[in-house]
Amino acid sequence: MSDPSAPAKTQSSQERLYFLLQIAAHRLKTEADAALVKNAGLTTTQVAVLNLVRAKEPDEELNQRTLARALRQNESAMTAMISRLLKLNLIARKRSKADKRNWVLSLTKEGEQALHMAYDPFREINARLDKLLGKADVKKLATQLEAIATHFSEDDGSPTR
Amino acid sequence: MSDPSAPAKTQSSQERLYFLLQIAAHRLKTEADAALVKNAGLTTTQVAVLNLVRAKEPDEELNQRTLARALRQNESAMTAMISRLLKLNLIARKRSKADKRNWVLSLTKEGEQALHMAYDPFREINARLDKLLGKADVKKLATQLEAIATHFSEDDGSPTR
DNA sequence: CTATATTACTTCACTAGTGAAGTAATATAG
DNA sequence: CTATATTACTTCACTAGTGAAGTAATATAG
Repeated sequence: MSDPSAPAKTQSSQERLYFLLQIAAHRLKTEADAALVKNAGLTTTQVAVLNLVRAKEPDEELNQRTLARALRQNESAMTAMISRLLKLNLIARKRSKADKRNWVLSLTKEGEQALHMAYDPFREINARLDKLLGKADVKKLATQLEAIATHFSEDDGSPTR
Repeated sequence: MSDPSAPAKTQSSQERLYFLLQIAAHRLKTEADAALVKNAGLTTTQVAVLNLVRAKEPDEELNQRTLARALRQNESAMTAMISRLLKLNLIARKRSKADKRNWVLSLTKEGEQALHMAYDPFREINARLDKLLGKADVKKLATQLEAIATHFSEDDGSPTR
């Protein structure tokens, strides 16, 4: 107020992309969650986890830390998430023989079934996005979002490993 | 497994854009929150709310419902958010004279100050996004995200009002 | 081999959201 | 004007995340 050149409106537009991304992600998540809970009794976050567990090689020992990294989350988030999935009987886990600190995760039959019922709602959401933005733009958008996720992570493209 | 034509990989890529958007939004939020809490003692969500309260016309009576709609959130989220901001003394509210159901929200001096300290971290994040994607792409991305937020809202472009 | 560091996971206090059900205050219909 | 509907907000139980601090199990250094 004391500075007549204060770029109040410019400032807000400077912050726009960030908030736009948050709001878009939030709305999409809320709508997808509602559809998914109705159709498959799952949330989108649970689907993300189940998908990763399902995607592993049969002999692969998938543990919580790997999962947390794939989802760019803290390990404590996995402790909570997995405990909810265990309670819902969608996932099973046993201690690794090779390293007793690791939990080895796998899908239960119920988990597999629930995941199957989740495909249709996701396809519908994706169809809406395709229609809204166009196939080409969706592809580009995917690349850009991937770049953002990588750039804004600690364990990103760092030369570790 | 029983269907040899089952498009397992296609399916995941069908779901990709959704998860990519969630992960990108989440990483960006986590990084921005950490920087902001350190510099201004605020979270990005709190900044979003304070910004809207600040942006109102001086004589405008901004209430929680309007705020909730602008952020595409449930009103109960505002009840919780506002009560945290009140406790932090960043915001003040009084009952509207015109309609005793409404709370009239305004920034405190502390709120104004905290908001100011939040500008730099946001500018930095935005600069990183600009550099990563390029100015032109950022602009297009903003338009696309806005379209997504509008499309995936109940009170979107409906002919009400 | 031992002391020490690292890894995989957990617990805790906290923020931030949803949706259903409820309470006053105001608007609207007959 | 009254009964009824709507509006603005609240409360509750729940999901989903963070980051700090802690505990075993394993790896590594001297």
